[in-house]
Formats: sequence, C-alpha cells, structure tokens
Amino acid sequence: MNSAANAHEAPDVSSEIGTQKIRDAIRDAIVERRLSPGTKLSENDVGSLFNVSRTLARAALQALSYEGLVSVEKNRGAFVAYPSPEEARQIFAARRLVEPGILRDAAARITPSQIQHLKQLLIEEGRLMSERGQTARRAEIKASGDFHLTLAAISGNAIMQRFMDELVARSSLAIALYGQSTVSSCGHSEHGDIIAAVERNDLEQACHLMVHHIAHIEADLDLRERKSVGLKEAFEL
Amino acid sequence: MNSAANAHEAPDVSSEIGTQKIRDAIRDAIVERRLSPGTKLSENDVGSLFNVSRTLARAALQALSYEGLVSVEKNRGAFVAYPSPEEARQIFAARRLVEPGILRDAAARITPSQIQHLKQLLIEEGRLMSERGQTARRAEIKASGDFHLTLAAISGNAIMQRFMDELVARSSLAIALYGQSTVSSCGHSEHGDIIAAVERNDLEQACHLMVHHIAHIEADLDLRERKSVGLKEAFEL
DNA sequence: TGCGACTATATTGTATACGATTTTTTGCAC
DNA sequence: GTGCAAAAAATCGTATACAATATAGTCGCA
Repeated sequence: MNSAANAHEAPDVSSEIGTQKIRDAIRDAIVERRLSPGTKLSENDVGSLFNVSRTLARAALQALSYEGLVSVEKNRGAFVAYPSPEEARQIFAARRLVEPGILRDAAARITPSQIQHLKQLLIEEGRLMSERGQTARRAEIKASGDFHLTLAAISGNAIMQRFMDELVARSSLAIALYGQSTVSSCGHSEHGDIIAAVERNDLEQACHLMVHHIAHIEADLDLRERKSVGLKEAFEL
Repeated sequence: MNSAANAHEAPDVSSEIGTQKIRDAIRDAIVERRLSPGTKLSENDVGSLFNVSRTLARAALQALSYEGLVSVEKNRGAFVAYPSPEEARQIFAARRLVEPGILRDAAARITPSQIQHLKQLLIEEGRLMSERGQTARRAEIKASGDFHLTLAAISGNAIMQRFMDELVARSSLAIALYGQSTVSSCGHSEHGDIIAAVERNDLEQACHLMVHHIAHIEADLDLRERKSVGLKEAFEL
C-alpha cells in the first residue's frame, strides 16, 4: 500500500534529476533502513516521487536489481530485496572471503593520514552510538559500513571497491531482516582493534580480527528458515 | 563503422527474444572476441539485429555496462569496453584476491563426480587446443574460462559465482587487448595441476598454483600505457 | 454466509514519438 | 586543395502511448 512515498528523500526543486540520482537516493534509503525489505517500489510511485517518467524510474530500479538490493518479478514489479537466510549466509561468506584480502592490499598502501582518517571515522561512529533517536541510528548504520568501504577504497582496486559497496549494502538488508540485538554495531570496538593491528603492522592478526568481526556480525543474526506463516498458524498458539 | 552487424548471433526466427537473451548474446560475442574492444554498439543496430525496439536494446546495453563489458558515454552511445592497463591490472588483482578463497570453498564441497566433470572439461580444452580454425579458437577461449567458472559454481556461493562471471568476462577483454602470445591458454596444463592438488587434498598447494596460474595469464600481457597515437607519430619512425 | 466466475482497475512490458546533442556532410572562401 | 562554418543526418535522452498481465472488486449462486 504505502509505496516508496514514506521514504522522505524529497524530490528537491533543483529539478536536475537523472537515473543515477534516483538510484542513489533509493539505495541510501534501503541501506539506512528507511525502506524495509519487501516494500513494493512501483514504477509510477518512484517516477512521480522524483518527477520523472516511468522510463527513468524503471531504469533506476533495474540498476538496483543488478546490485541485489531490489528484486524485480516479471509482470509483478520491483520490491526491496528480501534476502533468504541462505542468501544472507552467502553475503557474509563472501565478505569473509574477500575482506582479508582487501585489508592486506589496503595495509600495503595505507598512509599515516589515511590511518588518521579511519580513526576519525571510529570516533564519529562511537559518538553516534551514544546518541539516541532515529537519525542517529541511521547515521550509525551508515558509519559502521563506511569503515569497511573506506578500507576498500584505500586498497586502490576499484573493482573490489564496487563489489564491497554491493556487499555492505546487502548486509544491511540481511541485518534489517534477521538482526536480533537492537544495535547492529555490537562490534564497534572491533574496528578499532583492526586498525590498531594494521598500525603496528601485524597483518596476520588484522586479517584474523577482520574474519572474526564479520563472523560476529553474522552470529548476531537469527538465520532460521521462517516459512512465511502469516496465516492461521500464526495465531493458533 | 561496422556495428554489431558482423557478430553472427542470428536473431533466430523463434521470435521469443527478451532483454536477457540480448544481453547474453552480446556478452558471449564479447567473451569469444567476435566483438573487439571499442566497437560501437548503437541502440538502433542492436535493436534491429534482434528485432526489438530501442527500449530493449538500451536495457541490454545498460545491463552490460553494469558488468563492465560495455561502456556507455553520455550522448555518445555504448561501446565494447576498452579496459585501460590499470583496469586490466585490477581485474587480475581481484582474481588473485578472490580465487584462492573460492577454490578453498569448492574443495570443501567437491564430489568425485564433480572432479570427474572438471577433468572432462580439461580434456575438451586440450582437444580444442590442438584443433585449428576460428571456431575452435573461440571455443577454447570459452572453455578456458569455464574451468574457473565451474569451480565458482561448485563453491556453492551464488554471489561469488556472479562476481567470477564478471571477472572472467572482463579478463577476456583484457587479454584481447593486451595479450601477446597467440594462444591465451598457455597455462592449460596448470588447470590440470590445480585439480590434481585438490584431488590429493593439498589445499595449500592448490591455492598456490591458482595464484601463480593467474599471475602467468597476466604476465603474458603487455600492459604498457599506449597513448593512442594513430597519428603521424605512428608513421614517423 | 461462503465460494467461484467475471468484470474493472491498476501495473508492468514494449514500442513509438519528439526534443536535445553529437557527428557527418556540404558549401564556400582562401 | 585546405580549412572553417553552417546545414543535414544520425544518435541518444526522456516522455508518452498502447498492449499484456496481474490484482482487486463485484455479482450471482449454492
């Protein structure tokens, strides 16, 4: 019923809107969990929300489907992706597979100023954790992902960076669906530990910490198959 | 000048054509090097080639651009991607980063019948190497990539599988551009060595061989920056 | 009241239309 | 012939139109 209308990325009077802008706006909304998994994104609604025709709306949704953030079902429309438990497992398996390597490459090129920047991110992240309120929560979610994304950027491989973009965004979806502890960033301190290890050039330890960090995030998920009951079963206690 | 017209994926009278089919057909043409880097893919030509409107042609080209096989330049059109030397390096760096992990996961789940299947692929690949002619060459190129793709499939992670699809396809482009030895599959035997190591459960060795195999492929490339002369300079010896 | 078939509505799939931008061609002066 | 400017053609960007499909609502009947 409520389409993307409740996602308050205002169309902005500075009419200059393209499919890119739409894609980014919707992706941000998904990553920050203003749009929940399963929400229908009708081409009409998206288009009118951004004051463009269905053509551009459709292109943006198509693009998001390539990133795995939106699933389009033939003749039925586009929905915010609803990753299955198996899919969620694969997302984190992919991250465990890839992030140690990225960390290695990043550590080999990192500069003192970049380390400083990372530490700055951590402080910011910590500050957001202590704050309360929706907006702080959303900012925190994004900041938590930014740590991993920044490492990918430092690694200097644009291909891996794009892949990590996708993985982090999809992780956010999985956490939204299956996360248990109210705060996802239970492992905030772990980010700091990783940087510390990098700083003292202990690569093995840094990678080790990274793998465990990802495992911890996944461990906070309840990935049991929920057969969509929603029927009598849900009430016949 | 010559558009996609010389790529002989016949439109096929079985009119059932969708954007998916178009995308796959063009991708195959690129991977098998029937379409060279830089070739212009105009929406009109693609559309009329498959008997669909520009709408679908455009969607297919857009999709290919997300895979990095086609680059679309605003208001100028779509071209078969022409990876820079730096891009090529990143493609192979990504593969070195990712494939050992995939190999590990695959080895953990591989069944005897799958090993048999891989060996079958190798035999086929070897047969194609001895044959001559364009079609054999193309089939060989595809077979060489199929080895890596099959391993990704065995690993059981759909996300990594899709990523490998992209990497292998883009590798083909890089080799087409910068490859030196006539035959890309200089390292055919290396595939066999990797399987052998997997078979005797020597994972460390298998991963080691995989990294070197990828390095060998890259080593056959001449990745020096070629500033597109094409002008007098090209003749003023 | 409950169920099933039929109609109406909404939404997606694809093609076409038109304005904008780029590229090519033409024409003219030098 | 060469070089530049304007016109023509081709191509892309976006909106709209129409057909196909799915969803929701309605009526009739047991």
